[in-house]
Amino acid sequence: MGVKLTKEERRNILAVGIREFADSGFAKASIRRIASQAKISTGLLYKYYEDKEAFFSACLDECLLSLETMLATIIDEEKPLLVNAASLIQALQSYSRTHKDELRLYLRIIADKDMKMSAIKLESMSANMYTSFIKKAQEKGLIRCDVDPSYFAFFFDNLLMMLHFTYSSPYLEERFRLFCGSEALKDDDKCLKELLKFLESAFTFSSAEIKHKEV
Amino acid sequence: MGVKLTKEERRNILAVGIREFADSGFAKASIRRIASQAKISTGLLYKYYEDKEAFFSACLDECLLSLETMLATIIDEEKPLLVNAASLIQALQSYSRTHKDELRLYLRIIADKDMKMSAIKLESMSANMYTSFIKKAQEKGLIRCDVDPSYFAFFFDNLLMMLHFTYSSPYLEERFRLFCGSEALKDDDKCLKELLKFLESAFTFSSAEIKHKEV
Amino acid sequence: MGVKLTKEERRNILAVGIREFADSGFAKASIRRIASQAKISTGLLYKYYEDKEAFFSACLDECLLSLETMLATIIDEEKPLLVNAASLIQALQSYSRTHKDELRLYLRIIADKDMKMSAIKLESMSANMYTSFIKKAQEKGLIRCDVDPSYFAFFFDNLLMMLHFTYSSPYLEERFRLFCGSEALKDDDKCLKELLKFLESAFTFSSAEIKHKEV
Amino acid sequence: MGVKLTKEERRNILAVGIREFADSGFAKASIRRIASQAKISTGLLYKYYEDKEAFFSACLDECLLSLETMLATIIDEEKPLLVNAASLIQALQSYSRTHKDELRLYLRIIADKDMKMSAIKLESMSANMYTSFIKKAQEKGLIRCDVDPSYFAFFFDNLLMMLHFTYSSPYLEERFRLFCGSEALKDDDKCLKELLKFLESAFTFSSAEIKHKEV
DNA sequence: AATGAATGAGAATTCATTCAT
DNA sequence: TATGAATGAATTCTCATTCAT
Repeated sequence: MGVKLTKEERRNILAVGIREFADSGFAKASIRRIASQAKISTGLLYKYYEDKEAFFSACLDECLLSLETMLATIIDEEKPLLVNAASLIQALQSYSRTHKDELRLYLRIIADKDMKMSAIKLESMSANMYTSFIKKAQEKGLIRCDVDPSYFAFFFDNLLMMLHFTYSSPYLEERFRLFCGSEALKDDDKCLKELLKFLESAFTFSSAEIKHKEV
Repeated sequence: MGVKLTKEERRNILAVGIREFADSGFAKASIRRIASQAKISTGLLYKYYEDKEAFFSACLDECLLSLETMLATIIDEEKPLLVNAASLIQALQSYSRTHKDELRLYLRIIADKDMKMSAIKLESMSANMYTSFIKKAQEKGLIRCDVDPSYFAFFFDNLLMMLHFTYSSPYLEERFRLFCGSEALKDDDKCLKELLKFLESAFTFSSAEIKHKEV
Repeated sequence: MGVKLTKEERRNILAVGIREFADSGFAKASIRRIASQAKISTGLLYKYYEDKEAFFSACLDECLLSLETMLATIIDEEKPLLVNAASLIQALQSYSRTHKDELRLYLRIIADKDMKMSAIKLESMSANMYTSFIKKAQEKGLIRCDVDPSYFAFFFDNLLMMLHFTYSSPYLEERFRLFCGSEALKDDDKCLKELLKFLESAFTFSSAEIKHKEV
Repeated sequence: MGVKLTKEERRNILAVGIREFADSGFAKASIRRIASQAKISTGLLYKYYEDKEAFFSACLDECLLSLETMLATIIDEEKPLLVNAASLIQALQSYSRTHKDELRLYLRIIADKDMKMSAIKLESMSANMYTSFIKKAQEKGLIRCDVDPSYFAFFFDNLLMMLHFTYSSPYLEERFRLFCGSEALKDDDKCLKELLKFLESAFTFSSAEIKHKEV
């Protein structure tokens, strides 16, 4: 007693909070339950965080920091888009297994009417990075030139995001099984390969070459 | 449950419920507020629905029915995939404008730990339809053969789903603007065209043709 | 169950509230304790009163109404000031015995930084009445003319008010005993007579008659 | 209790306490806030004062000491009652301006159910002094003889006390304005003169002289 | 069948008080 | 001696749910 919380303890409190918020949503999450699960008193939690809202924000920031850190180590601007995509997908698959709570929390923000702007920082990073990647590839003649790089970056990110969610939401897991078979969730490699194929052709085909085909 | 109430009255109650649940989330939504807005007594609402959960389910079913009805009128199995995709995207764009509440409600169940089985029916329908489409196209030699049709159906549906969500979540709206510019939400046509290009090449390219290219 | 509170029940709740607020002050008074003492649920109390503040206001209004009603029946504008004073003092003495809580509550408002303006209505009534009484008596030559009627009305009311408080505050009761003997509180008649003497000479002496006396 | 703290520090802590208690009342006053404003730790405050109640008592004693000291310097037993009254009223008026907090605190104990015995000492002093004054004046034939000196001392003190409170309670300030005009609080001299007139005649008239008059 | 008054458990939040350092 | 982190009971207030009418 009488010593400030260690970083370890603080982390633990946030982890418990993330789980509770992901499980129950902001409104139903109970600060008392969080405190008791983190083995501290409610009063102490209020020493460190002004109110429920502030604590929620802190949980959110923790999630985003964790995700951001992970992404930052993956991307290598020197390598081609699809190589980065492959790394991203793999990282994402393993990250999803261990950070389900964080990802479900992320999903909740999206469903909220009043968006938490703090979360948007992350997207901004991805948006710029992907778009500039695609532009460079277009300049080198590596991918089709008749597309708007920002839209393709957007679609690319959408696919990654859905993958993310798929690995974290029970509902989307079930949906994945419905589409790709009951073992789909266990075969990360298959998913990786098929998604790479999808992206590869999406990026490289020139619309001129297919204009007379019926698809 | 479900006795003696005209269809009109029932619809009205559900519409009020959908609005409240989408606005406030399950936990914060108030049954008393819903009853009073629907101009019935809380007691009566409990005569028709076991509890809050059951009423929420009924609201959800109403949403899904509405979405399903819309989709069913769009898809024409005789027409090629991309033509259907174009119709779907357009329908989705206009539906999103008028049914934001319903779509946000849909988003919420995805974030939930306990999946609502009723919602999964919808996905099943799409999964089978898209997969069979792609298979047929492969048989006709219209699209690349080295891909698993169910995965491609899955990625295709993922892209549509994200579009759906983008038009209904303030957070994702902002993200869309971040990627594609502040006017992106107003230019449905641009989005339609770019997404079609993305899909078109994703489906038609043969990996054999690119195996020596660096992307 | 299911029928609105009767007036009787409502009165009882307010009486319990008045007691609690008088005993503990606004901040320490407990709504839960009030509800339980009034044998209703806390929720029900909140059905009838928006919040603690609103309930406190209602209690206050009840007190003032009660006091006002009492005063209104006492005062007879046709009779001379001291006759009315005698009646007021007697009424006040007996009222104090049965309404200690209300009077203590009244004392609390006075101690508060943020005055409750609703209480001031009562004073306004007294102020005008007493002042006009004194003016009329001056015109008839019954009382000294070199005084400001509103100040004398004020001092008159101050004396009555202190009497009021003396009968309701344990502290002031003790102080009364200290001044006038341990039996003072039991001899209402003695107090009445002495106060009337005090008032009588206060009002009737002409300063001209004493200007050369040393008092 | 009460060890090792310079008088200066002690005074400061009590002054902070008096302000907080007068502002917020006993229940709402926060010991932590007091400690932090006095720039000591809460733990230390508890070293010197058993609990909140004990600290409140100490604040109260400080107030009373201050009031007592002031009164002691004013009263001169050699001078006549009304001269002392005049001095008292003036001292009180100026004291009220600079010690509002202390006076409001004093008002609070009066409203309390459980009388603080320490406060009663002060009254005892006044009671004896005023009563003996009046007795002496009666013996000298200076004031009417048909009155009980202790009751008249009591009424006299009541008037001073109400003046006291009037200058310290926002509620009573407003009441004063209601009776005597919006500028009443700014004209201390007028109030002094009118109150002296009131007291003067109250004390000097002989009831024998008015027995046939209608007042 | 329909009402809405009534319940009471549970929420967030605040502090007086303790006690390891 | 002095600190202030930690406690946890108590507060106000909100609803889902029940049930007498």
